[in-house]
Amino acid sequence: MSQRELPAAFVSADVEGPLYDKWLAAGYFTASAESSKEPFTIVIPPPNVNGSLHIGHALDHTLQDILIRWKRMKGFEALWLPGMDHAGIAMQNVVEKQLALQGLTRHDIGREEFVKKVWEWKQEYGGQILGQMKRLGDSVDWSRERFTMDEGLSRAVLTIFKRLYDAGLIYRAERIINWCPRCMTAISDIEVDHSDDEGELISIRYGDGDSAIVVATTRAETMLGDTAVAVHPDDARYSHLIGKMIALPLVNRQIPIIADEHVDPEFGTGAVKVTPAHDPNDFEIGLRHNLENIVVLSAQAQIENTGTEFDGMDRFVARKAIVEKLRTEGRIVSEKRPYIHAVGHCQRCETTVEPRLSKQWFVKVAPLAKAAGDAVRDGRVRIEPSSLSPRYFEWIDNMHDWCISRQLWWGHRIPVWYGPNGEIVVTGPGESAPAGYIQDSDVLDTWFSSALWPFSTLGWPDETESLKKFYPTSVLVTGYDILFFWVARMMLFGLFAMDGVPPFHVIALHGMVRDKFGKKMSKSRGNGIDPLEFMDRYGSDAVRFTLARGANPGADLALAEEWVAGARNFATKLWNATRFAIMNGANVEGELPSVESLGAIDRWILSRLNETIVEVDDLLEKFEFARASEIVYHFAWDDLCDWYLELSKETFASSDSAKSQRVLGLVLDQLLRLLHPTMPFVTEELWTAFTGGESLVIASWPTSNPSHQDEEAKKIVAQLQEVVTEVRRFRNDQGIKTSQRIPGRFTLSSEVSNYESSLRYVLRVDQPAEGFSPGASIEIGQVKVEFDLSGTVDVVAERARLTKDLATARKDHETALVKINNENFMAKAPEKVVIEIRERLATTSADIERITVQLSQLPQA
RNA sequence: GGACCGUUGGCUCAGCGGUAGAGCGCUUCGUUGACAUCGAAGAGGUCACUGGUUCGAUCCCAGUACGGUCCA
Repeated sequence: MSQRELPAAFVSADVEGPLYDKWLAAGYFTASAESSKEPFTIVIPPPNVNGSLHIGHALDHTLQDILIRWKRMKGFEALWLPGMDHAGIAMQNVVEKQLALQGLTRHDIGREEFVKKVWEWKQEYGGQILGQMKRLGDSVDWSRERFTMDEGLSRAVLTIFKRLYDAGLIYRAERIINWCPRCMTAISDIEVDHSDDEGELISIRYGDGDSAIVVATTRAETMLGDTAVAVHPDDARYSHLIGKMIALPLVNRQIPIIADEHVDPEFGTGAVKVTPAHDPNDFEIGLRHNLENIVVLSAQAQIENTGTEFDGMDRFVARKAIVEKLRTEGRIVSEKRPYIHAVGHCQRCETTVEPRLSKQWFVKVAPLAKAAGDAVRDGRVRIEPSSLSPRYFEWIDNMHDWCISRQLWWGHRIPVWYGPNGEIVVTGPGESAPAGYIQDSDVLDTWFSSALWPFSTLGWPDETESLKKFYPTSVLVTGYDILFFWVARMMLFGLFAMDGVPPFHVIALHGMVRDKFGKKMSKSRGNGIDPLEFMDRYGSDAVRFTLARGANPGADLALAEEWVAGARNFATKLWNATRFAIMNGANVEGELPSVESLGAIDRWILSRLNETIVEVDDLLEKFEFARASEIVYHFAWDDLCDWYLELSKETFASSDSAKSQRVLGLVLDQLLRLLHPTMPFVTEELWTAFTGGESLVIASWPTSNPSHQDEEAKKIVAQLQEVVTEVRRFRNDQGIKTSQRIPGRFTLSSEVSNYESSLRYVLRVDQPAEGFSPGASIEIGQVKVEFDLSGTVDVVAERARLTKDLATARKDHETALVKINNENFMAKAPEKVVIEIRERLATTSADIERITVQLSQLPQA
């Protein structure tokens, strides 16, 4: 093992790429199912095949990589499994847009050709994000990379579909679903984003004379499909009308007035129009009252089949036209515009979603959701932070059946075949339908296949060694925004497919990355942050450290460029500290000298190192990335660089430096290990140069050493720090430059008497020469430092300094005194606290006395 | 309407029952013996409000106000 010289400056761009290549070539990231080590598994939330690395991925990946690298160093067989999602609608939209440039639609080229084009697109442009993950340093096992549409995962899809179907948990039914008229497909409830939009609320009079009834609607065009008017059964205003028929305007259809509990008598007139084919609530009413379902909107959301002049009109055009016509007929009672109400939009294209009666495939979720809820309730799966679990329960316990069919071409085709007489055959892997059967033309929701991700990627349905070794996964790390989309669905399918074994032990949720003011990033605000740009400018380590440092469990984090620059500065600090260590002979050769043989400064840094190791380990175990990062940062910059190195410089320059050189060697070695999961590149570069070791990736994680814990050393160094700070303050107040050497006399307490030369070195205070005549002094507890400023003491500054100290001491003394005089406090407070307050009282009164004397001795200005 | 979270220095956030912390920003000084991508010294918070519990509350409890997120 030998040390290597380091260049004067750290240039991240020069080292990152080569280091990652080195790690890949060495195969460090490859996990083996044959290993005897305990497994630690994370499956990556598969990014969309057409996606590129955004700041949210950077956060998500950084946290996962920290855990994986940490556990790998701790001796686990760490598997981080990468891959991508085929991204159904999103991907199909990309290729459709491409076709549109040539003036084509997918229908022009046909299904087979279209799907071929999507695959071609994937080959050529897909997977951009994979290279970006390498830049970030993701230590994923590339040999296991998977794609939701690859052969193995497709087999998993067929297998689970058939099993669910055979178990009666997949069914086909005519229901109201969310229909996107632009994507021309059904979408599930959670693929609909609701926003409060400006619309109109139109009150329309149905019928005439005594039997007239007024209903209100925001979607006037749907009235063409009304098949009833409903009122609450207890509503006295309408009791005489229940059971009567009334004429539906414009189409002149006779519809019944019915009574249904569902109607809210407080809302509007208390009477509602019922359109079972175009509203989920109305559909339910229709079922209860055997109403006819009249579909009046086409797949493109145009009016159809009404036999009116509105047929063929777009829904929004028709809305206006119908209101206009009703107005001319004198049927409009009132119009409210704008009327703000919740409107659903397609998550992928923002088109207003149309509730539409349609025949689709569904997963019957009740039994699956019960199991998924129970797994968390009984503690087999833990949600971190636990404060987010109510959100999970609320959703999973009230989950509606999941519409899984999509009228798309890109995706897993539904393995259902229809016979000539309406027979239905579901085919599993390798099975085929009887001749003449026709396959369902729809594909499955993209989340259907990603729900299988934790086990399909490990070889399921085969009982592979990998599946046995790495399932269930250890922890799932993801943003709370996809708790429902993905996490809950993995729970549903994982428990079902794996005989009740949940897909992960822990769900560790993080928040969203926001801008420096905590505002949501959005295109319209123009406040988006590109992680790749920041990596270019400040290095991957800096981006990673900034994200980790902000990552409090389940909470959003703000990000600013200046903070990334600060993290880059931290990397530079480590770089320079390591250069200093090498220059000063720090090393990792041989045994550490016995603790008893070491001075207090060395013992102190070992003690602090030990505390840091314990705390970091504990915090990472709790997914407290922010606090763990904070702890190491503080240890590295403040304790090691600002204090240990400064207080030790004198020792390193002396002939008695060997023991401290070894201590610094150990501390730096361990510190770089602690930081490696978060800042893999710079630590690797430094550690290999410093220790001559092969790689930090496979180095062992530091373990705590209780014998290094040293309260005495901590007290001594605390005293040294206080002396240094007070003298610096004095020098500052007196306008004495840091670089200027001044003579001074130290009168030290017994604890710190051995460290006078260190103090002199740090403070640039020379031994008093002949004729030393102290004109100013500072007292810190038992320690006194005197200076001969040859009568040039700035009395005004000195008086200000002492006056301030006196005020502080008096205030502290006062608060302590109040407690001591409080009988209840003395009687009930714990012994430890009482002692502490007594001590404070004593020190503050000594301070007050001392400062008062000093002030009185100051010459009059 | 339901659920949850937040309200701490200029900004973003930790802390959480015994004298308020960090990063960034700000002020002053400094080309020092690894580091100006730096160092030193500072300024700056009645911890949203009102009650309660307690010897003691930023921290626990209740309520209020304001902000945010998710679901309907």
